Amino acid sequence: MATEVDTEITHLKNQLAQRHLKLTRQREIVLDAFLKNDHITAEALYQQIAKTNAHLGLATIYRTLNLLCELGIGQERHFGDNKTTFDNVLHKKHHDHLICYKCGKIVEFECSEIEKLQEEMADKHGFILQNHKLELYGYCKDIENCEKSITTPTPAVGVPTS
Amino acid sequence: MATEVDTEITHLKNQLAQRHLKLTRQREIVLDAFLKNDHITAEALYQQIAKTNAHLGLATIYRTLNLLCELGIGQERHFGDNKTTFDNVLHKKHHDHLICYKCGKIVEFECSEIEKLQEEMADKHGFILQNHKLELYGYCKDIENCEKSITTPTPAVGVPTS
DNA sequence: ATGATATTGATAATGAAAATCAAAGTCGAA
DNA sequence: TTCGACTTTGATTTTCATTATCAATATCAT
Repeated sequence: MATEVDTEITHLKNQLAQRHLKLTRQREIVLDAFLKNDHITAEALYQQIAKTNAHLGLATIYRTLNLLCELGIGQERHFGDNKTTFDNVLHKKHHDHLICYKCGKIVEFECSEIEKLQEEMADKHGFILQNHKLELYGYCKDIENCEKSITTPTPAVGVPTS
Repeated sequence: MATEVDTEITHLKNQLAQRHLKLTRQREIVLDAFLKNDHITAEALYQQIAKTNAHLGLATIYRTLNLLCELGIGQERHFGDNKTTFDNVLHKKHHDHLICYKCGKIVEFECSEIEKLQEEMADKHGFILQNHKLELYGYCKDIENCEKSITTPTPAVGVPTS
């Protein structure tokens, strides 16, 4: 069954082999859990994995997440709070984020036109584009379902007092 | 003379007054130094200010930079390394960044078409757009002037071993 | 000028992420 | 399959950027 994950495992295995690194049980577990979560922190992944696989060290989580980033499977994000979140970028196409300052909601979107313009800008400035991060910050129009702050709201940047 | 800075000081003063905050000598000094630098870290700003104004505490730098962000004068950035950099966004129009993985060079650019598409995307997803961050990562085409790594290179995300 | 309130500075505290290192696991070659 | 060189893990400590603390000081509306 788990074809999705198997594909990733194979990919990971190949990537590791290329670099003379080893496929360990821990790396499989972390990859598996990582693929099931979006914008997750190392600590949160640690907690989650701990439920079924006791004693997979936090250090290993950090190491593996960094490894996944180096292999192009994951990407680091900083959404205003002080914790780094990790995001799967391999099988989901380049996707960008909308973040609500008030309730912390994160919506993903894609825009091929923007992607295209990014390529143009990189080219124009003498860069070979490999990757990008686009984050749009603002507020939900639907105030009803927003008001209740989920997380500590990021201080509104560039927003006049009103 | 220093009209540029004076304008900012006035702006800052107004913003502070609105919030019942006070315009202190330290805040003026930090604002002044901040406006003369791009992508600067709190620590670097501290060092720089120390040359002419001894004993302006590091904590004050942090506090003031965070304040400037809240007032919409500055914006935090995370360019791969572990230090937060601060960026002036008030009088320079929204500008985005190209970052070279190898040499760490940062180039600023503007693209009104992208900005426009961003507005559209936000609107489409029920967001009122306030702000954005766009970072393009890649490599300099001009390898000659790139090779020498200035800073610790960020591990290449999403780049296959080649 | 005064006093209520905000700010500073020096330092300690916090906490996310990285470093350490002995013990254990992985995997290619024999 | 076994061996052994090499990598990884886990538990912990360490690092260090950023924040909190709090007494002393500065600001500003009145």
